[in-house]
Amino acid sequence: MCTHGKIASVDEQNVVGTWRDLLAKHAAAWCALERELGDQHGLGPSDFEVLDFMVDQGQERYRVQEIADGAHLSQSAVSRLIARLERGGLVARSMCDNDRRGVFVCITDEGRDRHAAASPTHRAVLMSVLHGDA
Amino acid sequence: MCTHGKIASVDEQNVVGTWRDLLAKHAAAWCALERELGDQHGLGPSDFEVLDFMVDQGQERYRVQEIADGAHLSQSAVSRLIARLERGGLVARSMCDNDRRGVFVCITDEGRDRHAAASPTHRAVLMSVLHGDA
DNA sequence: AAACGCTACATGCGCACGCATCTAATGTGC
DNA sequence: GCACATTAGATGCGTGCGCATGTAGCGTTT
Repeated sequence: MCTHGKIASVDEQNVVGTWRDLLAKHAAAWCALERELGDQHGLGPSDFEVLDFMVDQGQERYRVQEIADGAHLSQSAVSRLIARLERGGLVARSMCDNDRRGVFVCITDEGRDRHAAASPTHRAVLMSVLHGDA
Repeated sequence: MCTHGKIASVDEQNVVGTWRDLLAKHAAAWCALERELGDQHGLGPSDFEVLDFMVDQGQERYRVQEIADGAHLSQSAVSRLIARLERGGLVARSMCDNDRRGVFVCITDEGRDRHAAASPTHRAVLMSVLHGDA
């Protein structure tokens, strides 16, 4: 019914449903990633996300804000996250000489290794979680 | 290439892409909801989610665990969230006499009003965020 | 070059969350 | 009825996050 008039209202209905579905999947997957990545590789989902972003982009160095945009995190969150990863030896911070305010972040070999090790787990979890639906 | 052999590997590729997309949408929408619902109605996304769940289900009373499942939150998170909402007069907790461990949670009229007021904002935000893509 | 604003990152702070645990109440076996 | 496991919800605790702010370096204007 109601095919006359604004069809947009139908969309409005569906957007909420879409959102609910998105929320459910996100919660399930995030929670599962937290568990599996944490237990098996000592990484949080955000940690992996940042490492994955760096590997995926293939650059040598990244600015903090670049990572923040890529990983859907605030600048401050990335600042601390990078500090944590650096403490764990997975990334390294280095000053850039032309702009001494800035910081270049690079993955270390150990970081690449950890990412490579965690990546199959990541895919497996997503496969199992995002395929139990319609 | 590689159409022979396991086709499942193609899926594995896409799952990660799907997940990235889901993450991006989730982050954008969640962040926008946080801002709009917070500023305009004094509600966090989780607050709204819980109220929305209660209104949507149409029951009189809810157990805490029921809400936790419906809102993708831990039991402890819901316990505190309900306490906050109760302080704000949006829900009420009442003992159930047959099982004195349990707690029944009900929305108040004020809670329904706030939900009704926030609901258009909620839909509007989702409309604008979840429609800026392919 | 001194003063001003701007930018990049770090940090203080408060908050919501999950995990583990606590408390109280309900069963269950004897 | 009395121990014991179980369940519902509250709470201690640690953590990661965003917002606001701090700090240091850059750029511009004069």
